[in-house]
Amino acid sequence: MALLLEHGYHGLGTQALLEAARAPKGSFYHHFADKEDFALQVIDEFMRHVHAGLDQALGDTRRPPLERVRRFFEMTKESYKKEGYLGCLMGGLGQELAGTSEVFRRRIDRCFAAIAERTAECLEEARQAGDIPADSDPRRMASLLVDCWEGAALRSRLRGSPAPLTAMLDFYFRSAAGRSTA
Amino acid sequence: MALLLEHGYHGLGTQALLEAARAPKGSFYHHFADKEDFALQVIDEFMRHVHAGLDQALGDTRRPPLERVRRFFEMTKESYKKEGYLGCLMGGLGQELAGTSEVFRRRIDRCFAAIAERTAECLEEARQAGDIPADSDPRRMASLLVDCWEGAALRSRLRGSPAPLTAMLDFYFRSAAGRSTA
DNA sequence: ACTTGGGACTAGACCGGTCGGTCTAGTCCC
DNA sequence: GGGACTAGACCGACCGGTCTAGTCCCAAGT
Repeated sequence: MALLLEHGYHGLGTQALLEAARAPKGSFYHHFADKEDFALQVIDEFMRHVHAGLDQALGDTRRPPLERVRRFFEMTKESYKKEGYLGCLMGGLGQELAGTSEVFRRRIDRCFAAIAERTAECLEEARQAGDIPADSDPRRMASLLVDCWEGAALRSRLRGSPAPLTAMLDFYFRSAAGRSTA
Repeated sequence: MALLLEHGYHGLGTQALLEAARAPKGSFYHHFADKEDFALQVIDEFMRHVHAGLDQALGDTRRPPLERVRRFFEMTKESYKKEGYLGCLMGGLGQELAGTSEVFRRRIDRCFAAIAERTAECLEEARQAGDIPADSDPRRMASLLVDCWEGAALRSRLRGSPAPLTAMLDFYFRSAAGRSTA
C-alpha cells in the first residue's frame, strides 16, 4: 500500500487507512490481527512484486548478466517515478521501525538480503563470463549495490528526482566492471 | 537527541520525551513552539556536530585530501558504534517525514547537500592534486558518496553492524581513485 | 540596602481529539 | 443454520498542546 510509504507506519492512522480502503473497521480486523500484522503483510506483497521484477529482469538470459542486474534497478527506478519518487517502502519502514521493533528490523533486513542474494547469483555469472574481475566477491558486491541503492532512493525521495539513482548506478557499474572488491 | 533517532518522530510521544528529559510540559513548550520545532532544533544541533566533525577531519591539511574525506566517514562510523548502530538521524527523519512534511523534506535535503558541498571542496583538492582522475566531477562524486553512505547506514542499523559502512567506503575510495565520474 | 516588579522558567492539571483495538448486530452465501 | 465477512458504535489510553499557578532571580526605585 502506497499510504504506508507516504505516511510511514506511525503516521498512518487506522481511520485514514480505512477511509482510503473504503472499508469498515470490522473488515480490517477480520483480515488482519492488528496494525503490525497489516504492515507485515504489506511487506510480503511488496516482496512478491520485487521477486517478480527480479524474475523478469535477471531471467532474461539473452542479455549479458551485468546488463540484467542494471535492468532490474532501472525498472525499479521507473516504478519509483510512477509513485512520484517516494523512495522504497523497505527503506522507509526500516528506518522508522528498526529502532523499536525487532520483528520489523529482522524482517526488513532479510528482505534486503534476499534481493542481494539473487543479485549475487547474477553477478557470479558475470564474474565467470569475465565481465567483472575474477577476484570479485559477488555477494559483497551485491549487498553493496542494494545498500547504496537504498541511500540513493532516500535522496531521490528528498529531492523528488531520479538523478541520485542514475548517478549511483552509473558509478557502480562503471566501477564494478573495472575493479575488484575482493 | 538519541530518542528521536531510536523511536522516530511519530514514535516518540511527548510524555516519553518529557520523562526522559525529567522536565515538565511547561518547560518544553516554553523552549519549543511545538513538537515540530523541537525536532527541527534537534536537527540544527545535529548539524552543528556534523560540521564540527567536518572541520576536524577535512581541515587536517597535513593529510592528503582523499584521506581526509575518508577520515570524516570513519569518524562518523565510530560515532554510530557508540550509539549502538542506530544509523543516521537525518536518514531516519528523512525517510519518515519526507512523504508528509515539505518543511522536513527540504530541510533534510539541504543538510545532505551541505555535507556533500564541503566534501566536494576536498574532492576538488584531490582532483587538482591528481589523486583522482582529472575529469572527475567532485560535486557529483561527493553527492554520491553521501547518498551511498546513508544507504549503508540504514543497512548497518538493520544488521547492528558496521560491515555495510566499511564495505561501502572500501568500494568507493578504491573506485574513485581509479576511474572518472564525469 | 531593602523592597518590589516582572520576565524567565518550572510545574503539572487539564483539554479535545485521535489512536489502535473490541464488540455486537446484521448480511450474505453455501 | 452456520461460517465468512460487513458494518460501525464504542472503548480506554494516550496524543500534542494549553492554561494557570507558582518559583526564581535580577534590575530599578527609593
